[in-house]
Amino acid sequence: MSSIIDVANAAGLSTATVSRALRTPEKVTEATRARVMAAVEAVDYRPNLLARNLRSDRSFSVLVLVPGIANPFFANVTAGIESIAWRRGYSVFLGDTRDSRDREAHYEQLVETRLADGVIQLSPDYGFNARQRAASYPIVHACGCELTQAPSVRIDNAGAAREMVEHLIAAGHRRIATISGPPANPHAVDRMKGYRTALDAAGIVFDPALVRFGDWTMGSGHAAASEFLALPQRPTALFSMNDEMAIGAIQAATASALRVPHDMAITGFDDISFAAHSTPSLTTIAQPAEAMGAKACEILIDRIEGKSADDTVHVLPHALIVRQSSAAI
Amino acid sequence: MSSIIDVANAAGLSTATVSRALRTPEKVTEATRARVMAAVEAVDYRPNLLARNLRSDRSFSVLVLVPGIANPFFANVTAGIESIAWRRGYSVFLGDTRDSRDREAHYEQLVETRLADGVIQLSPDYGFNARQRAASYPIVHACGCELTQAPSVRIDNAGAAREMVEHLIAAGHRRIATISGPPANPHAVDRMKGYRTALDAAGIVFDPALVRFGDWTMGSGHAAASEFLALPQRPTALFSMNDEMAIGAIQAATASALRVPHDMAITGFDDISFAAHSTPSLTTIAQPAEAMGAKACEILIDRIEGKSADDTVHVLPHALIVRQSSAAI
DNA sequence: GCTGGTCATGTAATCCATTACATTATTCGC
DNA sequence: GCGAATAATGTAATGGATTACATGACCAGC
Repeated sequence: MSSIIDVANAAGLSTATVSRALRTPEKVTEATRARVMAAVEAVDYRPNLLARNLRSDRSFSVLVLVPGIANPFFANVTAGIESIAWRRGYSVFLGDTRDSRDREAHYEQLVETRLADGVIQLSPDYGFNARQRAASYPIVHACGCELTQAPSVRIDNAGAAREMVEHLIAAGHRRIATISGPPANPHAVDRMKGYRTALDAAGIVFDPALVRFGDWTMGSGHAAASEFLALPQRPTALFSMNDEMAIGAIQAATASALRVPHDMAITGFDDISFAAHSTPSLTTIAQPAEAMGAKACEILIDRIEGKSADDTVHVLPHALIVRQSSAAI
Repeated sequence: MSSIIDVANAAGLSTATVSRALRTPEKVTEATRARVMAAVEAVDYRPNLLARNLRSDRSFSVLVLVPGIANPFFANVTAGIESIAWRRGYSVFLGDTRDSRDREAHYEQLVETRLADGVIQLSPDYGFNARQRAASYPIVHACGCELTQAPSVRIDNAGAAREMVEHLIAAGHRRIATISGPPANPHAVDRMKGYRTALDAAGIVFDPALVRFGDWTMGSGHAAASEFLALPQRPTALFSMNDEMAIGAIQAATASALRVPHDMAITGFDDISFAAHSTPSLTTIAQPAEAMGAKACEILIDRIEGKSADDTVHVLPHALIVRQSSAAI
């Protein structure tokens, strides 16, 4: 309610001096500072940040574009973003795009209308219009794919997928199915590449019948796994490209009275918290979700503040986490 | 970059007319509107919302205070909030409090400094200082407990817990343990009430040895369940006050070679998406998480806009979802 | 004691969109 | 065809904080 003018009046000073006392105390006498502080208390002053931001043409907030906040992986990345934003004095706008271009475009208005200083994009970008957008305001990708331009953060999806499949091959598997994400999804594309690389390296012929495309949900994993179970020659291992679909697959296998991993090994990707506690616990690839969000946020804020124009692709380390669902056959 | 002045110049009109053409088109000639639109295109104008908001002393954004966005239940509530905010033209600030009073207080500055118009609180409030806060700015609780004042949204936690325990009793259980949340947590308190009510009604003596307090995480559920399994006289059923701890408990039971539900029934609370896909699938209480968030957001925005001063406690319906983990013994 | 410099503070412009009030143009009634 | 009413547009104040520039106080040096 009360403005800087009220403080100035209460302190018998000008608004300029009050502003200086609050924002650049070293430019003001010790005595003045004390008078201002007392006046601030007296009139219960809170600066109107809309006014400050208008003047400085900065909003000290960042927009997070997330395909779905209900997805635990993205929620973790978002948590990492929030922790850095908090530390550096920024607020976080949550832009849940629900995979809609329309919503995404709408949310970008927040930056164009000055309500946000930059964007962290969690959807992997195909790269087609990224250049154009990068020009108009700071944007950092937190969950990039191989085609995502800098500045961005990602893991080596292809390499991680390859490791996982090599792990299964090392355990003696030859018929290794995969549940991919949507065919055009960049993460799915990268991981598929790793899957095939590992097969090739082991001299295993790629079999399209052992590939199904899900939509990252447990339900789609369940459905895909059911189809594999119905094959005349069942795969002995199943590489799911995320943990949710793997959990759905475990459920399907268990429902068919198969034992995981003895009858079929099942592995996931992401290492969401549920992976460690599923029954059986899930072998998966740990992505440093929070660190990815945090790193992306650091890069974004550095850019916003002109501290550094980091223009590299940060590839953070992943880790193969072997648990019960892939124990050796 | 370009401001309303640039548009005015390009169109040969005053800024007032441009503003009217854009915000209250009916006050302006068809021809003028067209000229303005053309000029807007020509100079690539985007209104500076900081300026608009300063003038109107409104920010068209709401702050969501969430104890932890990585928790799927809260993520779902948040998704519900976001969908309504979006529909009504508001943005959502994500305030992850990590259960810290300090962080919460800091985030409340967003409202006091005019960057947000109101708050949706997901932590259940004990009610002690809610009155005071309610006076200074609009605040709505989305996940209330029995003590939470209006305006708020909640389910009947005690009633739901009672139903769940009655369900277990009906299945023949008499030794029913519970994994509570932290002792002082309002949801845990309410649900504990329901647990005891059901026991009382069935003439089962409450046994403190059958109560453990977790912190809502799967790990704590695992630990609590392990302790129950070590009891000389093992409980035959286990009511966990959220799904995560129930999933941890299932894991612990399975690891001890117990079969769920045959050797021990285990039930949860919340019906997060993983409940339907755990192995065995989890009997739980479905909370309308998205609807709770959505309702709270509607109430908040109505208050902000002065449309209605809904000052009631909305108790949304829950549902007992019986799945495999509690099949009759 | 005067000049020049430093420091603290004040005055007023600024950021940009909105809107009360003023002005001009148009239309209607008779 | 003229005054009144209405519609369209313009002028300038407004919101609140920041900051360039101006002013005044004070001190050092000579």
